[in-house]
Amino acid sequence: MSNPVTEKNAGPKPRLGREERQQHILNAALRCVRRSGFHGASMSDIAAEAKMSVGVIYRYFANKEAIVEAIVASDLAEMRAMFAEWEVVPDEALLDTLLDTLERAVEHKYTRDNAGLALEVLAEAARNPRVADIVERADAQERDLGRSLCGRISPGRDPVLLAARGEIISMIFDGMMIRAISNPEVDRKVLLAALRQVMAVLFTLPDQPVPEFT
Amino acid sequence: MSNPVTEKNAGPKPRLGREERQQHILNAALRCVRRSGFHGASMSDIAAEAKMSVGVIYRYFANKEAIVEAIVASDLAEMRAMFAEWEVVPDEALLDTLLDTLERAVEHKYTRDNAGLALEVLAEAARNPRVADIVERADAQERDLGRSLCGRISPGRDPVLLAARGEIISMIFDGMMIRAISNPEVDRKVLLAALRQVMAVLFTLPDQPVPEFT
Amino acid sequence: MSNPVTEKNAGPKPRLGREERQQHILNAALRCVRRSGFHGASMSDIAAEAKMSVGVIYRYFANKEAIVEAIVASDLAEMRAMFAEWEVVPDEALLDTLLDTLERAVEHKYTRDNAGLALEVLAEAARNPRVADIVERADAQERDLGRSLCGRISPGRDPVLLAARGEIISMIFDGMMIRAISNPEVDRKVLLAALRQVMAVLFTLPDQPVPEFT
Amino acid sequence: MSNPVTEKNAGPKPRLGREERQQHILNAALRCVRRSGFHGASMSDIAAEAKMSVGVIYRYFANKEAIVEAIVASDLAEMRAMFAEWEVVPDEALLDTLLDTLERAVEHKYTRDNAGLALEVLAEAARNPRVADIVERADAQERDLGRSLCGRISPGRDPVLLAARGEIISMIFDGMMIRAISNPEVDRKVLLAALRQVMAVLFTLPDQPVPEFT
DNA sequence: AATGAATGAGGTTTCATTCAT
DNA sequence: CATGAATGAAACCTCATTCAT
Repeated sequence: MSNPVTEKNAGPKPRLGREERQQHILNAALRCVRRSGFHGASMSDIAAEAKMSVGVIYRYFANKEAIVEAIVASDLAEMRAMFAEWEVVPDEALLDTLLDTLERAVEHKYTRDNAGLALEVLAEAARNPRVADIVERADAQERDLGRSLCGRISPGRDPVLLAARGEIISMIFDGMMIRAISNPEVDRKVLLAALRQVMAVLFTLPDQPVPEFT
Repeated sequence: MSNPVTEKNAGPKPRLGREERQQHILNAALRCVRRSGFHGASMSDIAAEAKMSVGVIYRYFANKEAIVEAIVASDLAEMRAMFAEWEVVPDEALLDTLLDTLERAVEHKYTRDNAGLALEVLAEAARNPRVADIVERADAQERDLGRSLCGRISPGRDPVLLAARGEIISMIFDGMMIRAISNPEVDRKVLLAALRQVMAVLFTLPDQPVPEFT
Repeated sequence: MSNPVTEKNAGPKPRLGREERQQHILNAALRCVRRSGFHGASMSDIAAEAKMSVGVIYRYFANKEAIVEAIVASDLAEMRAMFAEWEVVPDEALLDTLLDTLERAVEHKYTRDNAGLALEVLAEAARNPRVADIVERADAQERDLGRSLCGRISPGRDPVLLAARGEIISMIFDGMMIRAISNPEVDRKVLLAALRQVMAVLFTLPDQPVPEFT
Repeated sequence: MSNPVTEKNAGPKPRLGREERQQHILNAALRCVRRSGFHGASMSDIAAEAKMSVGVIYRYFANKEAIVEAIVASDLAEMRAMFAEWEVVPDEALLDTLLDTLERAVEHKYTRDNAGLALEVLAEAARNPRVADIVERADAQERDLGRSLCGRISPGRDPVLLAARGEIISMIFDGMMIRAISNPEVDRKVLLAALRQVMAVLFTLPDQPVPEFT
């Protein structure tokens, strides 16, 4: 019943390890912040959501800033998780899988609370160097994953141009969150179809820019 | 020189007109918001930045919300100004002009201060219905302008698909601001070239999605 | 056209004398205070109501406290004015006149704004000695008028008992204002009839308390 | 002695119960309000008077309005308590008891602090609808009690006229508080005697208004 | 003399953080 | 170790009063 490894003696109840506890708090905080934003989510809210006392949260996080940073990191990790799924898809199914994933992406990014949280994180990153650092590192990781993915889809192409193409694809995915705020009533069905077409083109466009547009 | 007829009493000294004063406060507020975000910028901060007392700000803005809304509106107006320039470009030069404009767009959106403010505005819009309203209205106007522009570039196409295509183009432009935060060190030269190519394709892609991706 | 007595030279426009000006401000203040109470009526409100600038008010009243005191005095003066009217009524018509006046009194005291103002004055008097002094002096004057009135209605009665009877009549009139707040929906027609009967009795009750109630 | 079953965690120390704490704050607020009125009593004043920090008050009352309402309610409850005592008095002793109660009433209402607070409450009720509601409800209850009392003293009389008579009696009692402020030096001995006589008459006056005054 | 823009203290309220139990 | 009551700084906003024009 108890965990004999972490438990030295018959001490009462570190029922959950430190990590689990942190994660539990983080999840509660994440729900609060998604609901009300960083400033709207008070420590009391988070404590209530986690069904804990305020005080105990301070045993796991130095202060609210630390929670914010953890949320930022975890929100970004969520994105990376998607990439990870693709690692196991066989090469020939990759393009199709990726296009199918578009639907999930649209659904996720067009959810107001998700977009709101991400934008809040990014706005914070624009002025808080520590948050900026977290965001930039996470994005660098995502780009690495993206590069290896692109290498599998169409090998042997100019990595510089591929990186640029990747940036543009990222713009589209990131831009969705802004569109979700600016134009929430858009017809997602039609949008999805158009996105499928455009994405397919972006992945198959020849390396060399067509001469007349350079 | 004074007009004793229309001048009822000893007209005092609005040394600066009401508009100038409002603008002065708005500029101060803008600097504060860029520095600390909407929530981080306190009325005292703004007053100090404007070298005024707190109270006087309330003679020019009903409350902080009004300042926020004014900042939001002014930031969005800046965007729309760009579209307006295009209205006077002759039809045949339009596509080229548009592609050339990409350079200015990239320069503008990849400026951290601009991107940061815009993201702050959008994050606020995600939680604050009144700000959301302003943002949505502004975007609706931009879409109208975009539609008329597209109609001039390639007339007679399915308006529904055109709208979807426009959304994707908006994603790219909006997404730039997020990329500016997530990956500020990107090589803008290469990026610009790639964007030119992709944009050209987006504007010339046939209406009907390529069959195999539908 | 101009008043050569108060006007030393051809100075421009003390259109109204100091007293008139004070009165004008006081009337405006009275309206504001009746509407919103002492704390609810700001100096700006009063200035706007008087169609004057804030600054000029301070030439006629040292501060808001002074206006409050003037209002208190003027509100009490209004009461005394009613008594003054009765001075000219012939003796034999006095009782009837008095009873008829009941209707006006009920109407006035059951007007919420009037009652509210008076109660605010009295509450203020309960803790502000200067206001208390004004109120007590005014009441002393009213009692004097009342005494002389009673002497005319039923002469030759014990002045001590008469004073007590007068106090009770005052309680009824003053109490109306409290009833106006506590039970504003009362049927005033029926109430008036009952008041008439009771007042008549109060004025005609024999001096000596009926033995069994002493 | 502690119950480890119902006691989930290390139950901390509410050294004073929630009720006691609320009462403590209420008492402090009461002293402040008596001293400076509802508007004059600031939350800081109350906190200082209660020897607490400002913040803690908000754990016991939602806002200042709630404190005001609690004071109002408690002041009115005190009044109603008097009526309740009479419920147990046997019918035949009722009139005498009531007349004897006059002495206590005079003593209570002529105490400046009591009168001041009641007037403050009423003045507030004149402007603040929620306070007005509390006051009106309390008065409605008092009238109910009064009605049943009157029914016991003199049964079978016209309830409409009885209500009107009751209003007048209320005016006298309520009016005392105003007299306490306007004429605090009155001879209470003589006043009490006169009140006894008048009250007795009011309770025994025939239903039909005397013809000549109708 | 009159104006009304400016001041800034002070009001109510919130909330991150601490600490006695 | 957990608790959550207490703290108090700081946020937004109002308004009596002053004073340059």
